[in-house]
Amino acid sequence: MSLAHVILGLLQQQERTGYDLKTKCFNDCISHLWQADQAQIYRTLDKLESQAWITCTVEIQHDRPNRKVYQITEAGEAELTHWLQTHHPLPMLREPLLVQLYFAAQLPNEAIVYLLEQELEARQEKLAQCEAQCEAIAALSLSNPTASREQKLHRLVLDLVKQREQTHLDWLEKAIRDMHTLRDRNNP
Amino acid sequence: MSLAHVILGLLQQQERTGYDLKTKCFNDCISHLWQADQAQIYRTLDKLESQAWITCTVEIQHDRPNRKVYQITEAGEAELTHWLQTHHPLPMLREPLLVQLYFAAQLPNEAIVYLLEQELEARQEKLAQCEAQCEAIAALSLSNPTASREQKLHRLVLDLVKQREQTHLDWLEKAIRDMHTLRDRNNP
DNA sequence: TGCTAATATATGATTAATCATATATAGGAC
DNA sequence: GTCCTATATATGATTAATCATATATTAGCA
Repeated sequence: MSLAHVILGLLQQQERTGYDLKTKCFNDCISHLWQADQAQIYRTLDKLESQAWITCTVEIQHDRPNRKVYQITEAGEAELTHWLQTHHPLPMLREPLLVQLYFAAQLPNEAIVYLLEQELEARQEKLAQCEAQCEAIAALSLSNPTASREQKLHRLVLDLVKQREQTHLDWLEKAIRDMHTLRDRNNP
Repeated sequence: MSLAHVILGLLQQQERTGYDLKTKCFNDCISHLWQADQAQIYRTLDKLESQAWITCTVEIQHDRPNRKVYQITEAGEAELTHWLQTHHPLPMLREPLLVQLYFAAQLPNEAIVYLLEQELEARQEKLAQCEAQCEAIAALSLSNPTASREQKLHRLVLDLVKQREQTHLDWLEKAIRDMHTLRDRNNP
């Protein structure tokens, strides 16, 4: 149940509402590490509250719908600290593209190249997003030297995200080049 | 529903039983691309059969429990060919370690290094498995030059899997080194 | 006036994946 | 004789994630 712990981490930074989490966090800072659906966020908040790891204060607003502001509890902080120090099994990657390629021998080269190019485009877009994120963090680092420990860790994390994308892109480009030298299905 | 398509791909290679899929494929060749639980395999086979993408022949065995041997149908082959040519959205990676690091500022360096080292160990083991797999495919390539198109694609896929692991390992080693130069939480 | 966008939460339905367990047969080890 | 392993399939339960929709308010625009 890692989403619960992501939310605990975010609530330890500061109190937030479900809406904040969705719009300010999961669409933003943490989005490269963990994506979460709005429905899942609200349901996870309910579960965290029922476990007493967070509490809720309703903030009445007159110009807008009321907000349910969540705060982490001591029990929640203890749980988070424990989780942060626990090793978790490596997650399984399931990439449709790799499966497609694995079974692609029956397709003509042209179709394979097309597939690789579409993937390349999607990955390039993702890397661009990721780099924008990185620069935002780098800018923060410079303007606020006191919080450097946290920011260094954030940069470390984003470094991997970026490198991972770059590895993928390099591989895709090489794969596309390789396809030109691969004898086609119909040309023995 | 990609598992269904992985199974279609495997059944196009040759007819198989659910048990074959689990023990010969998902524990072996395809395991670095897609993992599947035994229960999910059998249920997916039922679903594929009800969609008429595969058919089933019961093979009576006297020394062992009977086997249900599945074959791909023409409709199944058409579906597979279509799926193989369709671009799918990039899968979301959710790596607990990255989340942990993102929120790790409150932990002492020692705890962070321990976390990284445990991850390193797990990744090293995975890379070793992966390299064994690669060598097996390379050996096949040499002994059977006629099937080279398929084998070249398989190598291409395994190349990425290996490079991805290597990127991860390099990053982990660098991260551990970096931790020694990071001012600790309790040492301002 | 009606439409859209932003703010804010909630719930039903479904899919995908995992875990646990049940059943049945045969062969080999001790 | 009993236990374990390999072969083989099936099902119940649960979790995690996604999709679709519902509801309610205010502000701004055409």
